[in-house]
Amino acid sequence: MASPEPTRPGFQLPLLLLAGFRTLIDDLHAELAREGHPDLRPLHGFVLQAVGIDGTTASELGQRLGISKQAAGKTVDRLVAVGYLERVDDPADARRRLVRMTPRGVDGLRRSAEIFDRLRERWAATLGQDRVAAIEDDLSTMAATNWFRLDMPGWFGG
Amino acid sequence: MASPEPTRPGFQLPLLLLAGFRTLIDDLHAELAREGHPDLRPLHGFVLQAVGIDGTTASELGQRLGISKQAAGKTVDRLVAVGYLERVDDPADARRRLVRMTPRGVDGLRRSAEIFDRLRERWAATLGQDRVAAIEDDLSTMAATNWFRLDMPGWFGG
DNA sequence: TTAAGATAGTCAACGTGGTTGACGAAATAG
DNA sequence: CTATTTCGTCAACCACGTTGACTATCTTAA
Repeated sequence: MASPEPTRPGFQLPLLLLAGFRTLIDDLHAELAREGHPDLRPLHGFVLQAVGIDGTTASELGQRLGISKQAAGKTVDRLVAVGYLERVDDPADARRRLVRMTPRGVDGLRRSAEIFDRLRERWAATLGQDRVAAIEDDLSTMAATNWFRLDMPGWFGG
Repeated sequence: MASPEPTRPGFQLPLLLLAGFRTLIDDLHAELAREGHPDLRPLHGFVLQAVGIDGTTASELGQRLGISKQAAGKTVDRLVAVGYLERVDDPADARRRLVRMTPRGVDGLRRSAEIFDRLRERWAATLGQDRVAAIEDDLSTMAATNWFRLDMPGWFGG
């Protein structure tokens, strides 16, 4: 049974995974822009997710995202500038500055989650629930390690 | 049949696609480094692919990659510096400077293609040929548009 | 043929995201 | 009380992207 169907060239698979990711993210941000969040960049949603409802610190954020605390701090600066995050002093530890979402940040994150759910439904409507679930299962199997590394620009370029 | 299995939250799908992409690219470059190409960055392989065996110009490269001609020119500069590309004058048009791969560039690209094929085989060995093909088919369906846009850092950040 | 327009490449300035190294201030451990 | 660790920040740097401006060259059309 020597390759009954001619196998696709291997380089297509990463390109397709990237294209899929990009399509979802582009669709997300097109919808977010429509819903009042035109400033949110692809990276920002992930940062908000990593900050979480409870807030965090720049150092911890860096660890969660897989980047340095300095890089995390700069990213927080930008999100503060556009009104999605704020810094507050930690009364219990004068070194720390808590990073937490503003109401606008919470709104953006909530909408992102809703939109992602709708986009997944759209995929399921075209491909079928089972096929989408299969993609998720298979990718979980093959890519379990890289679950939440967000140093995209530096990693890809670098 | 109202959702027989509880549907996964939609935000996981893009994360898994990204993790799959990243896993393949990381594995590729780990192997490339072993085979004598430790300088090649994730972006570079795609640039080499876009340059092709026949070579091209910075402007055309920019169009293929979905970035400006200036950005393409700068990327070419870096690939020239590490020995993967070279520039030659076009005898037929003094404005143009042909960009083409050096033998080292050709070697890197050839090895990349081979490694990607082996990685795909590895996925197929774990998931099954049909599942890998299904992923490719489904992503082709959903993400046909974003086939070869490589302005990753600028797109994701920016 | 010459003037006008389009195209190729480069330079400069800038923004975003990443890195490392150094440092002061504050908490913690001994 | 001192030594160490940790948190945040500053500074310098690199990779990659952008837009705008400019020269040189090719092409087109009056």
